Amino acid sequence: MQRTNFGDMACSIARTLDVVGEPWSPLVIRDVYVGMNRFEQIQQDLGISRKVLTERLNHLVEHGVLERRPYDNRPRFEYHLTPRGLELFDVLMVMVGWGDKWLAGDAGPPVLYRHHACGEVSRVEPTCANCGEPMHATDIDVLPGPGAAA
Amino acid sequence: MQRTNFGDMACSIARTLDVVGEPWSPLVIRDVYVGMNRFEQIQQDLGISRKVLTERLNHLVEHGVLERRPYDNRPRFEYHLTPRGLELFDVLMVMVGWGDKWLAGDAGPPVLYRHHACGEVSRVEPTCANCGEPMHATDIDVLPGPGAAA
DNA sequence: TTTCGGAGTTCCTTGAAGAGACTCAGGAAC
DNA sequence: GTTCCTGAGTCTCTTCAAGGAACTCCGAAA
Repeated sequence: MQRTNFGDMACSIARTLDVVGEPWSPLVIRDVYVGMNRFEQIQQDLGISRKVLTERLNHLVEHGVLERRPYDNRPRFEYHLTPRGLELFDVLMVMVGWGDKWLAGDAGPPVLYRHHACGEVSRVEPTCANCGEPMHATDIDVLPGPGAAA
Repeated sequence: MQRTNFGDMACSIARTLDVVGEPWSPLVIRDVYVGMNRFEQIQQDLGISRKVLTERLNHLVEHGVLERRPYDNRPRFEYHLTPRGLELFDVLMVMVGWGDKWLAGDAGPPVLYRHHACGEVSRVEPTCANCGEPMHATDIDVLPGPGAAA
């Protein structure tokens, strides 16, 4: 974990990084998304230190990204994405698009997304919520918002 | 920096994290995007250690996200986003959408995006590149792709 | 010839990540 | 009833990255 507290910055990127910017956190979310809901599963899949996994899971639960559900009379728990966590996975889907395009190499993408609405394997295109046209980094101006720092 | 090498995993999230997953990297990209192109500017804006900033800038240049341009006869350099880096900012734009929604609080979003095409302040909606309908985490199935691990 | 300012580099301290052993609770086996 | 097993953590120790601050280097201006 970085020592600097990103959560206090007047920047939604920094604040989001405060929640999922620590090493392993996005991969934990990925694992939970694809159905690896238990401590042992995630630990073995990622090869992450048990101590760090405990810290990450607690942090993500505290920030409302994951929820902890008992699944047995014994003290056993599963982790599941909350609505907030599922929306965070949208960020990871765009990240996958970038990685697929620039880092996949000759082998091609490791995973594919099939879109329910059209049934086709596809990828995410960022569009404008207002007009529906593509909305990339080169298509916008950045303005100060109401929550801007003094 | 995490000791574990994410770049070797068969996962576009992990590979992307290998490029921009280290602490500060996304904020460096944000600063460069909004026109803070010089070492001193970024260092003062973020309050980042000079040593770490040097490491991050070198890493991002190595991975083709930033390019280094001389701007004087003296050994002075500016950093600019490459096309690859600009596409990476798309990921940050989606991240901003999540942070604005879940972490901005009463003050509202710190920055706003005005879309060139429609002229309105807006936000990113992830859609399917094939059919144009919304494409969120709940709208897809995940399938193994050609580059999946053995 | 000295001064200045941008862009790093070096060094030391602190603290997070990695690895692996240990604990704890409840159920199953004997 | 005692022992074993298993999932889910905790503890401890070592190593290496982040923070902070001083130092260097280089060309230009005074």
